[in-house]
Amino acid sequence: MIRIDALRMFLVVAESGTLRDAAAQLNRTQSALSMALKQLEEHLGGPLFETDRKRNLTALGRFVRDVATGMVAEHDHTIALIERYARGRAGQLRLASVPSVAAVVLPAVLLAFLRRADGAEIDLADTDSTSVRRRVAAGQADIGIASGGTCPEGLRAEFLFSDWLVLVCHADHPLAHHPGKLGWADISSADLIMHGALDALEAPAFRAIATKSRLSVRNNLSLLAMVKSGAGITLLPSLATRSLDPALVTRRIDAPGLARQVYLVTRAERSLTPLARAFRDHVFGQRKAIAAHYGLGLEG
Amino acid sequence: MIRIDALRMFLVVAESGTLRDAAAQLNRTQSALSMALKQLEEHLGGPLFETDRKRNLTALGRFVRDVATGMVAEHDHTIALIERYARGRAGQLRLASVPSVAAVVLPAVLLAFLRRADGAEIDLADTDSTSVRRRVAAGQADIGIASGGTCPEGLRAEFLFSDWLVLVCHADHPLAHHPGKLGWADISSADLIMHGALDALEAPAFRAIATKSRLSVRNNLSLLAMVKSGAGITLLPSLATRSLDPALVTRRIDAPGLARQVYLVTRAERSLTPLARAFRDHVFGQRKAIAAHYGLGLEG
DNA sequence: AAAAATATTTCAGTATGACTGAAGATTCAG
DNA sequence: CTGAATCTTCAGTCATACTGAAATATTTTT
Repeated sequence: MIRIDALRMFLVVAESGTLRDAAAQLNRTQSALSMALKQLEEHLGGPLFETDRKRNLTALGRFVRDVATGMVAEHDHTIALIERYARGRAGQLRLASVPSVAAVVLPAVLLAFLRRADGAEIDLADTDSTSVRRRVAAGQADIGIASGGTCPEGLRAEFLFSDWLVLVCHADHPLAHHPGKLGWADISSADLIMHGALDALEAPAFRAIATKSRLSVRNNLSLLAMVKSGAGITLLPSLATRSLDPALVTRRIDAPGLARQVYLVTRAERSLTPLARAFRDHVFGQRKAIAAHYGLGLEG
Repeated sequence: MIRIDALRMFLVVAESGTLRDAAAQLNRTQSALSMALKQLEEHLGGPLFETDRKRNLTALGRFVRDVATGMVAEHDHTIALIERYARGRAGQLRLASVPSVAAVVLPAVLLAFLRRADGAEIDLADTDSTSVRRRVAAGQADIGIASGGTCPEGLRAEFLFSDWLVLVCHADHPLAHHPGKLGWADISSADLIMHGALDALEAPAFRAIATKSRLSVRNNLSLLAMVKSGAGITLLPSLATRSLDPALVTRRIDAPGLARQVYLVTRAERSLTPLARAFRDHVFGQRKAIAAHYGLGLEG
C-alpha cells in the first residue's frame, strides 16, 4: 500500500534535497522519513534516489515526483474544500427574500457574513412571500425570508422580527395633516389601495376595511404611482418606505396588530447546507442589532 | 485528519445505500465502516446521511460525494500509474539502434515486449553506432544497440551477439563463383569498398586490406549501388543483407574475427527507468532465441 | 591521512488507532 | 407485537508509524 503521507514525505525530501530539512518541515524525525522512504522504495522495487544522500533522483524518482505532485496537491485542495464547506465557510448559499428586507436589511448582513465565509458564493432572489416559501420548499433556495402566512408542509419558519405597517398617502391628502394619532377609523374613511402583502394581515379590524377596498395593485411602483396620483392611500411595511417620492408622506398608525411578521424559512434542519446553517446562525446572532437599527419589533 | 480510505468507504456506502453491501464490497466489517463514518462526521461537525440508515445523503454528504469522487479517482489512477511504471509496464522507452538490428531483429522483440508492457510508449531511432552511443550518453535514449567501438565514459556496454561479415558482390563478379571457401587472400585481391561499420573492425589481417581501399561510402543505398555497378566488393553484417537486390550475391568468408560485436548500451544501472530495465531483461531473456533464429554468434 | 562534521540507517520500544466479533439498540414490515 | 434487517457500541487484538539513541556512512576540514 502506498500511503499518501509517504508520497508527501518523498516530495518534500525531493524538494529540499536532505532528510534533515524535510524532517523539520514535516515535524517528523529523520528516521521516520528514512523508514517511510525505504518502505516506498521496497514497495516500488527500486530506488528513488541515486545514492542514499537525497540530492539526486533516479528516473523512477523523477517520475513519481512528476505524477504525485499534482495528485497530492489535488488531494490537499479537496480536503481543504470539504473542511471549509463543513465549517460553513464555503459553498453556495441561495437566498430568497421579500424585496423590502432584501433591499434594506440584507446588504449589510450579507457583507458582514461574507467576511467570515470567505469561500461563499451567494445568490439572492427577491420575490413575494408566497414565492419565497415555494422556492425554499422546492429546494431552489436554502433560506427564505418571508412575511407570515400559511407555511407549506415540511418547511420551518422561525420568527425574525415584526415590521410596522405605516400609512402612505399624498402630501396633500387630508390624513397627511390629520392632527393627533391615526387609528382604524381614519383608514376606514379613506380609499385603501390593496396589494399582495396586505392579504396576509389577519387583524379583524383590518379585514373589515380591506373588503371595502375597490382597488388592488400588484406592482410596487404602480402602487406608489397610484397613491401619488391621489387615487387613495395604502399601508406599507416601514422597511418598504425608506426612500419614497417626496410627494408622499408616511404616518405611524396607532393600531395593535398592524404589523407584518417576518420569518426565516428553511427546510428540515438536516437538509441545510453548513453554509446555510452558518448564515442562519449569523442572522439570529445579529437579530437584536438589526431590529434596533431599523426600528423593528422582536416579539411575534 | 480525513483519511482517504474513510472517504472511499463513504463513497461506497453512499453509492450502495447500505452498510452491509458496502462492507462486503470493501472486505471490511459493518462496524469498521460505521466507526469510520462516525469519525468522519465528527470531524466535519455534521451528519453525512439524513438518518442513521444510509439511504439518503444530507447536503453535506452530497457535497463530499461530489468533490471526493474525482479526488479519490485521481488518487487511485496515480497510484496505479506509479506502480505500473515501477514494474516496468508503463512509461516511455527511447531506443537508439543501428539500422540493421532495428530493421531485422527489433520488430519481433518489441512486439513481444509490448505484450507484457501494456502501458509503454516506445520511440525508436536508428543511426550509426557512434551516434547511438552519443544519444545514450546525452540522455536522449534510454537504451542503445550499437556495434563495438570505444565506449564514452559513464556508459556500460553489454555484449549481445556477434554478427558475421559476409562478402557482397555482383552476381557476375569472379568471387561470386569462386570454387571453395573464401579467405583473406580472395578479398585482398578484389577492390574493397569501405563504409562506416568497417572502421571498427580491428582484425590486423583486415586492417591491412582496408588501407589499400580507395573508395569509401557512407550511405548504405549508395554502397550497394556501387557494388551493383561493378565498382568493387564490400563486406556487410549478415543482418544487413536480408533483402538484397537479386543482382547481388552474398558469400560466407572463412576468416576468424571477421564479425561485428553488437552491444546493448546503457547509462549507469541506477539511472535506468524501470521500463528500460525491463526491456533490457527482456532482450537478454530472448538472447539465445534471437541468435538461433538469425544465425548469430553468442561469444564476444 | 586522519579527524571532524554532517547525513543517513538501523533497532528496540511505544503508542496510536483501525479493525474484528459479539452484543445491544433501532428501525421497518407484516 | 413479533421477527427481520440494519446500524451502533464496546472490548480486545493487531498492525504499524513514530521516536530516541546508537551505529554506519559520507563529505569536508585540517
